[in-house]
Amino acid sequence: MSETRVRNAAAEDALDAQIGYNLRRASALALNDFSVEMAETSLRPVTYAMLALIDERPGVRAAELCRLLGMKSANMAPLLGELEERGLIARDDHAEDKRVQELNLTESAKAAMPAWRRKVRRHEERFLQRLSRNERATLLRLLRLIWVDEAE
Amino acid sequence: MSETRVRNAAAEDALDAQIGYNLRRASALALNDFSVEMAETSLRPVTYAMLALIDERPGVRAAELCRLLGMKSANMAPLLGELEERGLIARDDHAEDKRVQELNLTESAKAAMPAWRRKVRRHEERFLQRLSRNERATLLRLLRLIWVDEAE
DNA sequence: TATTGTTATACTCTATAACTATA
DNA sequence: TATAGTTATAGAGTATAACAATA
Repeated sequence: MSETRVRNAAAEDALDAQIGYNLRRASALALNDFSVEMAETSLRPVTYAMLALIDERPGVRAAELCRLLGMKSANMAPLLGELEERGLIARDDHAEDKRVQELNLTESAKAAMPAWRRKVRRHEERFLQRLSRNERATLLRLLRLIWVDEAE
Repeated sequence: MSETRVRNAAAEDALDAQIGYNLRRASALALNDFSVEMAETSLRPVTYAMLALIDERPGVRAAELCRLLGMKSANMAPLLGELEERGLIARDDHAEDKRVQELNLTESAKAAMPAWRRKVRRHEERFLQRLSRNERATLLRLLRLIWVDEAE
């Protein structure tokens, strides 16, 4: 059996050589590490992402948040309810279009956000410790080539 | 406001600059594309990964398969049952240790595997179309730096 | 005592469909 | 008709705990 074959599969077809599989494993590890670092905040990756984006785009519409995060509004609704109940966001009525909700962080969430961002930075530092600064920049660029829509 | 800031967050802390977030988005896109390509085979990423590894390591123990795929045996058990019912794998008794199951592909699965691997290659080709050959190799290396245990 | 494998169960994420209100 | 948002529900992935059989 040649070196270019992994048992029964050509090396290029081996599971370990598949980028999709390695994306899933790396993502699972990152998810896990995130929940360890953020446990005390009761924020999950999705809820943190929502807060971070609302922080970066005050007044963003719920539908726009769905689009930006690649979520269905049916799945977003209960999460917005959760964040509102916890006093982290406000759903404000749009002036002209009564269908629209404008999302904003509460003062309490605004105050907490810098510390949460620092925690996330520590989490990234930990699960990326084997990558150099340059490698991290490269990885970021390549990941965005995969999923970011060219049209945007 | 300086160019180095994304609204309220320093650029390095912006959601879009987080590798964990981008891993999750890229992985979700890959998952989605996988299920489109593999729909007619009724194989999901997990079940395909199990078959591919059993193909690459005939006779692998169930516990070893769990370890290699990062799964809990409690979650593996029903999937092995599914694959056995579909006539794709056999769970053979170990000669010396009666607790152990040795996993093998059936003849029918062995015959189908090359076509399934080709379909997965097409899927990878599609969701990675914006990455060059070199970039794909780099991405693979960086992803494995994140999740593959140094001890192995 | 530890390991292999199973069952039961709960939680999160995601997908679809049906719905209300508004444009 | 189309869009914004909600509710209900089902499927898949993953986590823990309790268990039986074997080492």
